[in-house]
Amino acid sequence: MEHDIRERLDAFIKKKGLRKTSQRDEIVDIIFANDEHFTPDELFDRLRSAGSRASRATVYRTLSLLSEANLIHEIDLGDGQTTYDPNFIDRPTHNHLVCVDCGKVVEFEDDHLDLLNDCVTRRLGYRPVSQNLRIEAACEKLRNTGGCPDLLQARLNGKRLPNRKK
Amino acid sequence: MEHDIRERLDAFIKKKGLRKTSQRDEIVDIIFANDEHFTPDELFDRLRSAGSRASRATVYRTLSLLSEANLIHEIDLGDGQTTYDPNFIDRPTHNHLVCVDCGKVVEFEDDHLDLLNDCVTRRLGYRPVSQNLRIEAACEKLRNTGGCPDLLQARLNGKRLPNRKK
DNA sequence: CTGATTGCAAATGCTTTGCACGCCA
DNA sequence: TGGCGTGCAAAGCATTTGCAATCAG
Repeated sequence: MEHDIRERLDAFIKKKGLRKTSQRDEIVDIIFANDEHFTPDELFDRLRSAGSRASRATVYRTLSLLSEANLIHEIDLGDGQTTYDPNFIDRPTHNHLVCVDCGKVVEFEDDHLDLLNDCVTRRLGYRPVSQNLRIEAACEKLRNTGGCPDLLQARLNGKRLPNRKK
Repeated sequence: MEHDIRERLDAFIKKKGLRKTSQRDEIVDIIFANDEHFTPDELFDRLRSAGSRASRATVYRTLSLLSEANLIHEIDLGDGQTTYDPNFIDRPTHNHLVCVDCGKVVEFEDDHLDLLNDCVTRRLGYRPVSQNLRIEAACEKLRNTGGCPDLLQARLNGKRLPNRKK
């Protein structure tokens, strides 16, 4: 799988007349080492931890490149940060639900939703290109316990919560 | 209607122990003078044109206030700008479709979509709070003419188009 | 009076860019 | 060798904030 991604990147690079570099490889490897969303800054930290010397500028430039190549997607989690999602290769139409209390992100797919979006778009006289749905919601347990179970954990991690201002 | 909005603002201000000011009134008046989306900067320009002396800082502070009061909503049009929408009072669950060619924004409502979002959310074990859907699409005419009919107009207006980098 | 609000300018935070050097093809 | 890619530091931009003055209740 990761191998497949390297191939896709190489193909894109070749098609555009660009060049293969160690920084680009390192960045792709780190991104797809797991399926976590990330901000440019978080990615930069992961790179440093992994021993890569790639600069912030290169991180930003490479993220643009990978977006263009459709290997990652920019997503809007409502927290004012540019966040990237590496999971669109496996699930091209997935959406995101964000817990309003702890900021936990749940990915989900729904064929009915995809179909309905398609219909709505056509009815408006347009041809669908892409859809971006973010649901903000509170977990059921909140009603009983008065707090999202992941809330404390989120605070410890210093996560930015939705609805909080930049 | 506009009168109604002033009342809502006053109620919110009273409830929070805040104060009524001429700047806040001016800003609300300009925002709801039409139903257009706007960025903080565009709003600032409109204020200046209308003779208001409110500062940028006050514009930002008031936009936060109005968001909190639910009189306007921040929306994501995919162009990296913070955009505000004054139309959620009339249509609390509307969504946005953005033309990928000219950036034209179409607002639409769909009960099926709302219902489905609600179902999906509950199935995941959450209680719905809000939904944010943006559809990117190309108008049908594009296939024939090779260009969105509003494209030229958009370029003339210096609009930022979706997919274009900040 | 008292504290909320404003305007200004400085500070912030994220992202992009200019440039000289280095490296891939 | 040509020119794309990189790192660095500086520049850009949108937004926030500290502070003293002002104003509403």
